[in-house]
Amino acid sequence: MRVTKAQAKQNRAHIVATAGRLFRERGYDGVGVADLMAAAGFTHGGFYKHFGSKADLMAEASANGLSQNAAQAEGRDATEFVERYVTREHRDVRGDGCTIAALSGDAARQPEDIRKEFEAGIENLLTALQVASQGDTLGDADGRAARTTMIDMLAHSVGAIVLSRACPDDSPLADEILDVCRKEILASTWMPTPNGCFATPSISEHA
Amino acid sequence: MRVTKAQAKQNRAHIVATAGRLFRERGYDGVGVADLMAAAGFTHGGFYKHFGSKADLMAEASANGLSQNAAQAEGRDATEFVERYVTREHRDVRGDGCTIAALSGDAARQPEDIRKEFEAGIENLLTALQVASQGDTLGDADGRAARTTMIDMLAHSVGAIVLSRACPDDSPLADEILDVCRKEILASTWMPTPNGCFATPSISEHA
DNA sequence: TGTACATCAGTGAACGCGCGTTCACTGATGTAC
DNA sequence: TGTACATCAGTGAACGCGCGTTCACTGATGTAC
Repeated sequence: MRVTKAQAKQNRAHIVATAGRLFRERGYDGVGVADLMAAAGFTHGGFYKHFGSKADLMAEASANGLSQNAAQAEGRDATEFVERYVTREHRDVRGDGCTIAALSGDAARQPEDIRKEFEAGIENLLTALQVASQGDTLGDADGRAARTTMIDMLAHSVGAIVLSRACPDDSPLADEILDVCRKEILASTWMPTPNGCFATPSISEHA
Repeated sequence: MRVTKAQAKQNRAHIVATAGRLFRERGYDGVGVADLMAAAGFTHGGFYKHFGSKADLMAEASANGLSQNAAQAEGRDATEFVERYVTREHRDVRGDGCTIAALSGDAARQPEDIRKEFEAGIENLLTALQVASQGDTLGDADGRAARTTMIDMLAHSVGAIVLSRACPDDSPLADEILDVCRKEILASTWMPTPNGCFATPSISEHA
C-alpha cells in the first residue's frame, strides 16, 4: 500500500485542509482523529505517519486556515473586506469562512502554540488589509492610524459574526446584528477620499 | 444523607453557578460532569437528582450566566459598560466575565435551545443598556436608533474581547486590540450631550 | 407532641462508549548494486 | 537497464482512559397517624 512521495505529501496537505474545515465547523473538541481521517478518505491509523499528535495537527490546521484568511484579504481594501465578511453568506458557511471568527473562542483555551498562530495570523491579516487599503507609501503617522483603523474594524467584524452565529437559525436578531454592524462599520470607520486614500474620522485627532 | 428541601435547592443553585463559571473558563466540552460536581463540593452520582442530562445543565447554566450579564448592565449607561467591558481585567477573568464573550463561539455549535438562550440573553442585555443609557422616554425613532447603537457597540465590544483572548499571554497585540477598540468605541459610537442624552453621529442620518 | 414509615439528596461503584494513540502487518515505492 | 532488498504510507484491530449515565445503597428529612 505504499504511495508515491508526491502523493503522500499531497495526502498530508489534504488532511490538513480537511481538518481545518472540520475544526471551523465543529470546534477542536468536536472533531475526532477518526472522523477527520475518514472525511479525508483514509483510515485513522495512518494519522500518526503524518502528525505527532492531534494537538500538532490543530496548530498546523489553524496556521493554514489563518494564512488563507490573510491571502484572501490581499488586494481587497477594507470596504471590500467588510462587504464580504459581515454577511449572512459568511456566517452560514463556517467551514469555508474565517478561521478567526470560527475558532477564536476555542483558541483562547488552547496552549500557547495555537494562540501564537492566531496572533501571527491576525497580524498578517492586518498587514494585508493595510497594504490593500492604502498602498505602503504612507509615513509612520498615517501608517499607525491605518493600523488602528484595521484593528478596530477587524474586531468589530469578528464580533458581528460571532454574535450572529450564537443565535438560533432564522433568528431575526442574528440578521439584524449583521445588517446593523455592516452598515455601521462601513459608515463610521473610514470614508473614501478623492485621491483614493482613506480618512478615518474617529481617530482624526491623532493624524 | 438526605438534606433539607431548602438546602437541596441551594445546592442545586450552587451547582448551576459553578457550572457557569467552569463552562466560561473551559468551554462546554472542557468540563465533565464529575469535574463540575467535584468543584461544587459533591460527588458525581448526585448530578442526575438535579438535572436530566449534561445538555440540560448547559442550557440552564448559560441562561443563568446571561441573565447575570443583563442584571450587571442595569443602571449602567453605555459608556460605563464599555469602560468596564473592554479591559484587560475582563479579558483575564473568563470565569467571572461575560457569558456572551466566553461562550458565543461554543454556543454557535450547540442545539437550538442553547442558541435561543443566547438570543434572549442578548436581547435582555440590549434592553438594559438602552434603558440605562437614555431612559425609556424616547419615541420610536430614537428608540430604534438607540437599539442600533447598542447592537453595534455590543458586537464591537465582544469582538475586542474574543480577539484579544485568542492571543498568547502577555501578547502586545492582545493589549493593543483592547486599547484601540475601547477608545474607538467610546469615541465613534456616541457622545454625551448637555441634557444627558446621547447623540449617535454615525447613524444621525436615520434620526 | 411522639412514633413509624416513606421519601429522596447524596454516595461511590459500575456500565457502555468513543476518544487519542499504538502496533503488527501489507505491498507498492524507493534505492543499492 | 534489471534485480533484490529496504522503506514507509496506509490498514484495521487493539490499548487504556475518561466521558456521560445508571444503579443499589445510605440515612436524615418529611409525612401520616
